[in-house]
Amino acid sequence: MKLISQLSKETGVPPGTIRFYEKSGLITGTRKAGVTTNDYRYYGDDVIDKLRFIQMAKDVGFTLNEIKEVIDAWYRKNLTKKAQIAVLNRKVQEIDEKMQELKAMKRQLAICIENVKNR
Amino acid sequence: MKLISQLSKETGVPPGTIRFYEKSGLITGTRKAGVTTNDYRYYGDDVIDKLRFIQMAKDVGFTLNEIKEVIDAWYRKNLTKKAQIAVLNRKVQEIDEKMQELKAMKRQLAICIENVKNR
DNA sequence: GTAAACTATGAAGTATACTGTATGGTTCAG
DNA sequence: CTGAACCATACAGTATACTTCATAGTTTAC
Repeated sequence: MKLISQLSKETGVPPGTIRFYEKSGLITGTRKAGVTTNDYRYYGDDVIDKLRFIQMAKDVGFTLNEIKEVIDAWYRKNLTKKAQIAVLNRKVQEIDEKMQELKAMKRQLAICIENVKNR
Repeated sequence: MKLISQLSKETGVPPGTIRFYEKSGLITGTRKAGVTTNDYRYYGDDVIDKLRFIQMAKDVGFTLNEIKEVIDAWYRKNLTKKAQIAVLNRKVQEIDEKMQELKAMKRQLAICIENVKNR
């Protein structure tokens, strides 16, 4: 279990952003049981996984709300098994759509590069 | 050559957004030669291509600035041949990176779906 | 035991990408 | 020739995703 600065170092996500994600309900830190002198949060390895997932998802154009849906389904936030699978399958489909768009863009750029070369 | 509402219908991009893109330098409409009574812009098929490209690029997480770089290289905005190809190749590389991220996300979700099923 | 480093909260500020509103001129159908 | 539909600009407002303060308490190294 790590404190926020350690988590930040290991993931490259700034502390302010980590706090913002926590306030947004994407990740959760726990207070150490019995400690009453401070409000320090401790983060486990699951949070590292989540942050890495968030980074990737953001980079391919998912919003934090969309990412939250996945994380909630992943960590079964009061959803039926059926509903969880439905959410996750829908995201896989969206990923496939984005993959198609990337392929289309790549084709266009390849043509464009050829055009520039043969000028 | 189409007016803005026609272009909007054919692409699904709202007129306000088209104007915003034009002001941002992503697309260009032309005034009809000789017409002095109005400021109506006319758009050719290249603008339709650009708008479709913008839509795809936005959906996979490119910013308008990043998209503008591609469009400027595409339509040779005072860049040398070498510089154009450099920009376009870099974008292809970024596309490949995003593809890798999509694959990684898909793998994770597949594992996640299996976990939910076997509960 | 104190200064530096770390933690927290709350609120304000910033960048991006629109979206809406106000205003006013233009075109076109009947 | 007039009213509805369309075009333009300028500027204000909104949503998302942070980022930066200001403030204050806590921990740790010396």
